Amino acid sequence: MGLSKTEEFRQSDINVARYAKALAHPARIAILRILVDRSSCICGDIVEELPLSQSTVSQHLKELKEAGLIKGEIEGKKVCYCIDDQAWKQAQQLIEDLFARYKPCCTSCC
Amino acid sequence: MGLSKTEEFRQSDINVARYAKALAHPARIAILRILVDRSSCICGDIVEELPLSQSTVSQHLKELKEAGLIKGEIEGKKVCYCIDDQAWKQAQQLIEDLFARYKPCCTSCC
DNA sequence: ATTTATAATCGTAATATTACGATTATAAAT
DNA sequence: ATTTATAATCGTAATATTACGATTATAAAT
Repeated sequence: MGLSKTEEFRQSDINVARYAKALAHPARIAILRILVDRSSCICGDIVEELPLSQSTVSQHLKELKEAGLIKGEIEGKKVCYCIDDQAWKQAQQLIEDLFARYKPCCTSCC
Repeated sequence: MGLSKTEEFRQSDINVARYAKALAHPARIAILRILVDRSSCICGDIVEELPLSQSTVSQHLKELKEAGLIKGEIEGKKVCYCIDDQAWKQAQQLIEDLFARYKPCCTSCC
């Protein structure tokens, strides 16, 4: 990837891109939907709902955790995951702001 | 990447992920912001606003075009880009629906 | 103390992404 | 007809992502 060049962009663009990247895989969207619907969920149940191996799911969970969108709590030998309220709202705000900024103008493209 | 496994997920999850992937780089967010603000823009002007080479910008434009979010119109030897109304709204809807489905519950995580 | 269940991590393979310089195709200008 | 400007494409290098089996660490159950 040559060099990442990430530092040369606006901080807010970097943040939007970072959250979007966390959403950039169907498995992660599926995981988030599960957590949104159930409000919390044991890791094992997530694994069972996805057509992926335990290790792969674990990897996706890790990425979501690193993006901040979810958090996990150890409960005995199980781990319970849920949405992280703060980051969720921040991501929502940032992404919705981008989309909302667009006003389709009367004259068509170009 | 082993096998892509994409076909085993919900179509709507695949679509959300596809749009999110298009947004998953600061350069592409910057490009979209430029187009949103100006309603249309010559390719060359976009290149000048980004800290990337012409070929790299062209590549990012191609990805946005492939995701459907933008379209380009040839105008003489220049190319004018703009937001694609339809896809923009679809992406907005899909992503906002995901975020909106979350209702922070009284009891904290897990 | 040993076994079992759970989920993270490691190692690895296949593929995708990012970035750029060089080249190419096209249209406009000379 | 030749030159110039514009933007796409090609080729390539460096790195990231996705996926999985195997292993590991931990806690609970026996």
